[in-house]
Amino acid sequence: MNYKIVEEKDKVILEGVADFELSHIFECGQCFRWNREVDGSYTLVAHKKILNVAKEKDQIIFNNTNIEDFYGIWKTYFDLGQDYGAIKKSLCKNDPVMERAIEKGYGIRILKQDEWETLISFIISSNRGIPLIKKSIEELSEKYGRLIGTYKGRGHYAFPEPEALLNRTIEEIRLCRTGYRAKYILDAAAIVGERQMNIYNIHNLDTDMARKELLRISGVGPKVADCILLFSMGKFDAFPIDVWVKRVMEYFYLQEDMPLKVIQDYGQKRFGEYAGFAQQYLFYYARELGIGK
DNA sequence: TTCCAGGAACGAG
DNA sequence: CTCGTTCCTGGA
Repeated sequence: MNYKIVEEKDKVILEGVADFELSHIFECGQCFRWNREVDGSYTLVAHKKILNVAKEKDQIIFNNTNIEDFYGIWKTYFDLGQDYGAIKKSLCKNDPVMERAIEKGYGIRILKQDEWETLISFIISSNRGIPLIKKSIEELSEKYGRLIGTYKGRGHYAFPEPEALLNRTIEEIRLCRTGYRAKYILDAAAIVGERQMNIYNIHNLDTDMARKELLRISGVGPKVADCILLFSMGKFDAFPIDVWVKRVMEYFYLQEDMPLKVIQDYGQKRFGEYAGFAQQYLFYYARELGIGK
């Protein structure tokens, strides 16, 4: 919360930011448009901009940007107004499992991503692992997104606008290795692109109403809806349950073979308004431990 | 060659 | 409502 901002040419440096670790932020399953560079920094494309982020000691260095974009985009994107210390303290109360989970993923932050991009990304994510999801999104962007610039010798493309996908065929979309999800992508592009639904207004609804609205879209089920709510709409009480979260919840809090609904109700009740943060720490912890492998 | 991981749709009960 | 099956891709 209390950090110092230093402006330099093409970069913004933050000093003294707590609870911020790049590998935790990008490798906890919330975001797919990043690449880890050989120097350990991360280059990402978000909100039509290319950003490189590095961490050195207690400095976070935003490269290829400026102070206007820091205030206009990245401060919100990285959830820098949120007091993660307070959230952690609340989640750890009477919960040794969460304490250990947070020890592993102490630097996680929930990114505020674009709603449309998050919708399509998580439709693509269903029934697949992270490397494949990244590849499909990258190919969709290269084919149908605008070239926004080059960085470190590589061209980077914005995520395609709904209108850019609107008149494509299922076969074209399938070339981006989306499989049977191609139809869902086109349906979603029609719903959003033709303004049958204003996805940028959904965050004004309460979490349950917003979820109901998202579930109208074909290819969006409970898990994908909760990912969109949490990773693009600031609904921090959403609790997306994928296989990893299912396993870690059953292992530490419940027992094997629990129906999803039971885990959902338990998580919502136990973690309350911070369920989304709990989900992120648990997801990261489950993968670190390799539970169920 | 076969097997497996991973969410939602869909039909049956 | 819950349950079981099917849909794809790529890596082991």
